Amino acid sequence: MIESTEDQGHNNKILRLPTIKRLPTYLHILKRLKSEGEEYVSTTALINELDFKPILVRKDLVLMGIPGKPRTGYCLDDLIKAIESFLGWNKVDKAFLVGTGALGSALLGHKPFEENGLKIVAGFDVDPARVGKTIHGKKIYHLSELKELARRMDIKVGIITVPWQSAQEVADVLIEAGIKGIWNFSMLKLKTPPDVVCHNENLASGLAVFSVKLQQQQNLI
Amino acid sequence: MIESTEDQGHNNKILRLPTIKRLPTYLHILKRLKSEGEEYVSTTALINELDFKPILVRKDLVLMGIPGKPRTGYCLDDLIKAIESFLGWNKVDKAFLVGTGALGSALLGHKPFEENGLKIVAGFDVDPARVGKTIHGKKIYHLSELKELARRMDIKVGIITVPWQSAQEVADVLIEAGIKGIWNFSMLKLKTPPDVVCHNENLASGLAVFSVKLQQQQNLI
DNA sequence: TAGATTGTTAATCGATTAACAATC
DNA sequence: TAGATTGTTAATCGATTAACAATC
Repeated sequence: MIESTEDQGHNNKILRLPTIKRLPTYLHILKRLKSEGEEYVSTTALINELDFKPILVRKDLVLMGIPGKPRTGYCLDDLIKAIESFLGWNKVDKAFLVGTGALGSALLGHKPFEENGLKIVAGFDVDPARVGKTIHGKKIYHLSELKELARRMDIKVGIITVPWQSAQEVADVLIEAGIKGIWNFSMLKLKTPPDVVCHNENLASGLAVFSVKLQQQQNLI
Repeated sequence: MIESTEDQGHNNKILRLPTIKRLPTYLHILKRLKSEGEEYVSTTALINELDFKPILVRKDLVLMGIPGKPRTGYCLDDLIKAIESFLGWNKVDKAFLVGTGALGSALLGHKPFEENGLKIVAGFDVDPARVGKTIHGKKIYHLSELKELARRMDIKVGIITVPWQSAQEVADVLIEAGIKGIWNFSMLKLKTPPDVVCHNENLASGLAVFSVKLQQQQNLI
């Protein structure tokens, strides 16, 4: 037991990106099965709704740290709880969103975020035509009010949905306001201090893959 | 030269997902540099705006099939054209979008798609409150009109932004209408015939990675 | 010429897949 | 018991990184 694996259940959360990205898909199916009255689920049942290889699913589930029973599979409730806890989706993070254009507005009203531990409590913009309005039930404030509101509401997470030209500027405001995690939907790589986590989302990547697939198909005709 | 590489320029488009996902990021920076008056770009200049390793960028660019000059780098115009052509972003695909909720509305107004060869020409829904309206300048029709319109406008691409419960139903309508490529934003894995390309986008995956990063950071405090 | 950069070939790393023993 | 399923250990595969020769 030298340099042991220090695995205290599922709480060590070794970052394995491919697995983490697949977890929401599993979770979605598990919840569906539960709502259909199932109590146990096997990997073979899971992959019916999926196109992953069974062994891949099993490897992923092992990381959740809950034991499966041969012949029956995993207890649905336990597995759901384990995944939610692994992802931190059992606790709620309150977040501010900056940039209420098409994409920002969508995220303000995107139910799955709220159901999965990310509660966007307010939007921010600099456009006077938007400030003061309400989008999907969320009030829009002027960016200049962000710092004060973040402190008062103890907000630690920010979402950036502004064009790349103003993304760094917005990030600086968020950092200055004490935000510790930024989900960045702009195309700009942000400069952030080491104590601020920054995750870049890239919708264009998805379009790129889709475009190439479309082309390949068209070339076959 | 047995079993030769059959590389006719960049037109073979070997599907290398990680590279394809990085291309839009390169493209974005290249266009910026061009607008700033640059004519040539080296990988070292590119990675200033990025956090990839230089060798990774070089490997990716080699796949674009255009030669770089030692000491100067790549001709910006050539590189931009090569990437756009690789991705098929130099030609326009017209698309229909089904499901005009928060996410669907956002995509209807998402400029970057239109700038990158995916022109959403109309939206569809079954909600009478939405049919007939205009979102971001795009007319919303009833789903029952899709088939007829698709044939008339020769639409071959569909985007699904409905809840998972109705996703398969919508996919069936699209397939029936002769659509050959589906970009699926729902959580359901769609059943499609082999001649229809389907690409699944999963916003929840991004949230999952972000959530885990947030947690890891909070655990450090 | 010296030095920066490209592009190729080899080495490493990490993720997926396969094989199989353990278990109910 | 027989058979399905878990979970571990080893093998394969593919992507990233390193090393280095070629080039301007």
